[in-house]
Amino acid sequence: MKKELSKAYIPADHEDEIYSEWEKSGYFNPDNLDCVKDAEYYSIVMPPPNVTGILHLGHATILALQDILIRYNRMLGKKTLWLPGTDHASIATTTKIELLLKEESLTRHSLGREKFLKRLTYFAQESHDTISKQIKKMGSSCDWSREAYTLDKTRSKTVRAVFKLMHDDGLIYRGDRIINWCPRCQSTLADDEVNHELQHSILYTFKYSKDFPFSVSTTRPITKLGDTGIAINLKDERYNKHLGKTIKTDFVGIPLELKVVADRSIDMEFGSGAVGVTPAHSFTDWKIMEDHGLKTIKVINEQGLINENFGEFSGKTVKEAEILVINKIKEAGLLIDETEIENNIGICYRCHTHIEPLPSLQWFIDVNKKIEKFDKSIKEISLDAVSTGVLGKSKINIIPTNFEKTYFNWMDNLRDWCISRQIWFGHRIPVWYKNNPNLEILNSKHNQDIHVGIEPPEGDGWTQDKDTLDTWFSSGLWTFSTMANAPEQITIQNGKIEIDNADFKNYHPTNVLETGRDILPFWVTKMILMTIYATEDIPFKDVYLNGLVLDEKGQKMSKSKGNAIDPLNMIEKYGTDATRLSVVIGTSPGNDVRLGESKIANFRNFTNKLWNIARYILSTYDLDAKTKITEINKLTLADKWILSKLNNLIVDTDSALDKYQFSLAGENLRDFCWNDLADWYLEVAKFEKTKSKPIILNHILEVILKLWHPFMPFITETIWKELNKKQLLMVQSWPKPISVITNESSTTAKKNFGTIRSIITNIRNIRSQYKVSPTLKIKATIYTKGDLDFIEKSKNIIKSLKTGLEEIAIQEKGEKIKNTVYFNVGSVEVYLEIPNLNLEAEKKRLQLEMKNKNSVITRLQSKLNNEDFVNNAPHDIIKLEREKLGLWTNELEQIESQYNNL
RNA sequence: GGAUGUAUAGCUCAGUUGGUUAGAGCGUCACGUUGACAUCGUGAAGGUCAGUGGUUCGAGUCCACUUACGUCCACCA
Repeated sequence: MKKELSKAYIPADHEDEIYSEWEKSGYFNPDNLDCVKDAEYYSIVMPPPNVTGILHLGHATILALQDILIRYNRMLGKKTLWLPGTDHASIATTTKIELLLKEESLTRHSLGREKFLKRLTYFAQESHDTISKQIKKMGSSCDWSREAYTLDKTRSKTVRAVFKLMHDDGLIYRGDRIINWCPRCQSTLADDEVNHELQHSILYTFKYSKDFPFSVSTTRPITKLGDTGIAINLKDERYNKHLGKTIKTDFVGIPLELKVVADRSIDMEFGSGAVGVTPAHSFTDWKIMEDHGLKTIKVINEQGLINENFGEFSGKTVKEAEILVINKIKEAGLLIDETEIENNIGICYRCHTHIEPLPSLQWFIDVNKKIEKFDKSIKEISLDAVSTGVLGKSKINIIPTNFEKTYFNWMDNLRDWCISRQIWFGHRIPVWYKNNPNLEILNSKHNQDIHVGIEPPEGDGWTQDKDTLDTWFSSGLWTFSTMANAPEQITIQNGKIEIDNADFKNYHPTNVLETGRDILPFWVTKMILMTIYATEDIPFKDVYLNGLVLDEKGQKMSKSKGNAIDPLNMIEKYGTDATRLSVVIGTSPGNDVRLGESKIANFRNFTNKLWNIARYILSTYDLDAKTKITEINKLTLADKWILSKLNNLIVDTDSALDKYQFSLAGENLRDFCWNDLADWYLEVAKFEKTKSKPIILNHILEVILKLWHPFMPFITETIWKELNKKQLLMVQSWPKPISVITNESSTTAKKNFGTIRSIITNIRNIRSQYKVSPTLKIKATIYTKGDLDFIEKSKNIIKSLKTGLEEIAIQEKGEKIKNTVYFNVGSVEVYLEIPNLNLEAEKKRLQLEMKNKNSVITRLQSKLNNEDFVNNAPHDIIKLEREKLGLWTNELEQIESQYNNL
């Protein structure tokens, strides 16, 4: 039955309906898939978007690429799981809710921990529904029945278990370390939560006391009260005689003991060339302190006030004390120089307060400590995992491979990881204290009983640590924590995390992690580190990193700049399929993409083209789905040509997708559909009406729908329904090349039809070049030495396809025809008789051709005359070049004789 | 300062392990189009592959240096 489809494809009419059909079918859940018994498992765990997030083009890219992999592997017949989830993102979410509270003139402190968390949880739940709806809008075929949340009960248990495991192994320690402290937020900040801002400051150069042998320079004189050393460059002859000495002095009334040390980081040219080392309030100085065994004196406290024991400075704010110190320096006549300089200063990314580097009692993960069971540190294990493979597992591949360098660089420089945050929302640190008189500020190590455990300790008087864990701690466990579906399944056994269920055995390690290249350092490294440690297995076999989506000018998209493209808006306007294609085609791994709305509109045109291909086929042919293509006994040249092209297309798509070459796969598919199928085969079929066309076209249509499905799930499923199929396209088996034509006949078919195509193209070309009126009929004479047969058979096609030929004469090689336009395709020579031909124009055209061919021939000849080439190049290459030369020379001769004949 | 990436047509980018005359999409221009196509078709113009040097019979592809732009990290006493 022939069938009429609507004139254009309107995505909004189909997408929601199709998605709910998929959901109802249950096939997103691999347990419901009808796979063979020993089918392979394939799994991806979705990088969890922030629970309060809104879908942006970065998500859209990540989701589209993963969905392609998932749908492809599902159609290949694998047990395919895509596990979705969301991240609680403690800091981002806290910031959001604080903004909301601000509108009501509330703060988290005025609200109190309990009420604050209650509001936040409610808010997170509401937002969660928004982001998951948006994930569905993208057509993501993930298994919602297994959805996870980084802060739900099961994930929390995993977090506590891993914390305990690491603590027992001595990897987690509590210590005084220098950290970024925001005095306003009253919290530590991770390094990546600190922004740097350029500002003008005054660089003071002065001596600690009159007779002091060095002068030092600083922009923050107040911190000098905590100096415990002087650092110089080893090569600095002015100072190196003092090396190793400890100098006692009195600085504005405060006694200091300063040890002179040499450090590579000191620039002799900057300031006086000597640096007062303040370990407590500078990261570089902290490192110098560690390297040279200096003391630490803390000047500024967590409230931003000067500590006790600093005489008149104590209790003052940093600003007040700063002024006081400067005045004192000036009064005492110690100041040598004041200059204005520009320097970078750390700013809290949330509230813009200057951060204070402070030593503070925090929880850390020791990345260099040797773990007994591995006899290596987690840092070493993580390096091995990507370089050589670890614990007998194959190595993790990062795609593109050059990002492995970034990974190694990052890992090499990994410092102990501060995992505690003074934020309320998140996984509370599973540590309980007893007999602590000062629980508000947990800064005292004295008189504490400590319990570290998955569950709280029994008995009274225990109080849990007030801090929460860095969000990345729980995201680092994501690939395996998501495999559990109840807290009871998670246990510690033989020093590692065990999850007692089938999913963990079947789907972990996952096959690939697909995510944005920007979070390689933060997230990917931590997943590798944590997972190998906790489960003694890798989290994933491959990592595919996609680039960032930039605007048309190459700038980052952001709401504040107003250059952000909202994918939901695009989906509404152009459809999900077009939006997906626009972030997949024209992108390559790790490289950023520039994307404008016009690109999406362009892919909308293609979806419409595909729709019209289907519409045309369905309305013109009474498709035959019952007869197998292998049962056809007579195929025309064009049939063989398109079928062999289709075979290649399947093979190429497979190989591209297996290598994560999404863009290449998409481009090949588009080329086939648009150029080969629509522009050629369907056009030929208009004139070449054979009985087998309904079978062949049905076959081609089914195959391209299957091949396109991972890329454009909605439109392909919609068309599939129009084919009156009972089963969903999403669970059809992936197409394989057909053996209906042998390799030999397919190559000749492709070559011969290619010749026909070339002849037609040339004729059209010449008509347009000489501005031959479309109504004017012209005559062609075709000479060919060898096989006349295929041209004879394709005569009607040549005539019909917009060539405007009246007559075609085909004969074996004869004499030149005067006053004609000549061209050749391989050994086939074609003469066109065009009435009122402009001979001068034709002469010019032939001259140009001769010039082109001549230059190529000259180059080939000089190459073949080169002795080095002849002696050293591989034989087949030389042979190829000789053949080429012969061919070109031959063609040149023919053009020359035609030129003379004019 | 450390690391890393990019440079190919007017624009956005492909270009697999070195090997036919370096490709695609968009844009531009010309011609055509009343029946599958919010158009579509046919074609044209447009490239010292950033520069210099090297390896090789052969380099867009490998190596070194130079230039320009970018990203990440660290940091500016």
